[in-house]
Amino acid sequence: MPGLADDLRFRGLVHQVTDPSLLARLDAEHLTVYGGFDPTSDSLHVGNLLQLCTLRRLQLAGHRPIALAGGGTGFIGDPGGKSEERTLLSVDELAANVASIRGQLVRFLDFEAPGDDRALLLDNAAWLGSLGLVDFLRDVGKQFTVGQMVAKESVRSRLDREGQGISYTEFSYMLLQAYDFRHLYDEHDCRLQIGGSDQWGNITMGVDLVRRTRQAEVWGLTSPLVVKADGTKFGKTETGTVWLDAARTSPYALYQFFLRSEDAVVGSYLRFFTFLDRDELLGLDDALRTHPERREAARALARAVCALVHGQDETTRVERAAEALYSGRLADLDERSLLEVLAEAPTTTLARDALGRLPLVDLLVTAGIAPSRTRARTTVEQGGCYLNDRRETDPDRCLTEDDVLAGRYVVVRRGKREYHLVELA
RNA sequence: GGGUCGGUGCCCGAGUGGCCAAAGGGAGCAGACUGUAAAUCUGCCGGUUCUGCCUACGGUGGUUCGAAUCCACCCCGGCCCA
Repeated sequence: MPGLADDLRFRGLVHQVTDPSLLARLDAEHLTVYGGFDPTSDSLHVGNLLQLCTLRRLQLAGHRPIALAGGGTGFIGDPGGKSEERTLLSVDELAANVASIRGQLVRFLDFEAPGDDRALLLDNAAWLGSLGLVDFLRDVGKQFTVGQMVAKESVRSRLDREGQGISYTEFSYMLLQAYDFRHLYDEHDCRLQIGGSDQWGNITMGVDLVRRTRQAEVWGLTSPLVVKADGTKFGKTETGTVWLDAARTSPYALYQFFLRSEDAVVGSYLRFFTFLDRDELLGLDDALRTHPERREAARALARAVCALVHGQDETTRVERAAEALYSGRLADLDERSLLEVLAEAPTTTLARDALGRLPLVDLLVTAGIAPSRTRARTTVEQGGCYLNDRRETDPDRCLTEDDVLAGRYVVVRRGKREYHLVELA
């Protein structure tokens, strides 16, 4: 445990704490800590990464982490961060999501550890589901005034926004989260809740509730919001959310996502999402400063995160593929290497008689590379379409025998890095 | 329940009878420059069998030669009142 506080501070993971004594305490005594996850999907995404890593850090330092799936609160929806009222999910959907997320958490937390640092996975549906409204209002609702609830940033932002409102349901969310904290305190002696800075308001509600109704001191710790260099939300790309589920976001795509991080944020991402030690981090800072074009820091980041999420073997594979794509002549690769390199790329199978009669525009559409023929056409005309790494600017040109690699493959690329493999049956 | 303001393309937001597939901004896509970075610049940015046609301005119906724009009803939201 000693050194944990320093490490958290060095990494810039401490945004706010409910009490300054907490950090010293983290170094001195064993605590049970919880962080919540919204099961609004069946997979976690890179937006959950910081929370996951922080819990892992705490566990590695000897504390017991509790990953709390919000099967019950997910039923309600957290007003924070959301610009509008959330669509409610069904019980079945939520339960299925929680089950699926379970499988991802084991990569970060050790649920088998023998000691008091063994991680727990709980679902608040277990206790919120059977919570009676009247009891809840008497017991919890009574502890808070509407004034302080309305004053919370998460509520304020929704109220201030013209054309938006907040339903009573979402307004109640913070009380449920407070209840969670107290429940975990009662049942598991959980005394710390961590979360993103947007969770501050919810966390302090829990701290207050435990203090008032249990006369006990518990704490909250928030991490800074992870943002991109331009200050916008981290974790979304043009294509959408970057998932931790390999079926949704390929390991290759995940690796590339981190590899392409802006210089301005690599340093902090390395601190947030990797378990490299202080010297390694400072070394990478230095590498970035003196030889940015080598992109050592970004590579280390991509490698570390990919390995954490998908394992070392996948990472090695993915790195080899990236190397081949960005350095080599595709046409020189033999079939095996070609497939290896493009294993992560979307693949489309085409009938062989397409040769000579399938115009580029249609190829792009059938392969799902372009959303419509119009878009396909402009992409090609603007010089954004490549066949086997050679630019093609005639949208009506047809595939020919000469375009075929290794007897049956055509590599179609859109833009700088959007690869697709077309296979002739 | 009453009053009032509003619901426009991925988002924000102009438009208030024809010149509107709809200004402007953002996002996105492509290109140039680079380091698979950032910034900057350029082009594109509903669909299509493309000087046309189809779909689109909350929904339905109506007025009109013609509607995102006018009318009626309905649905949804904000604010104020009860």
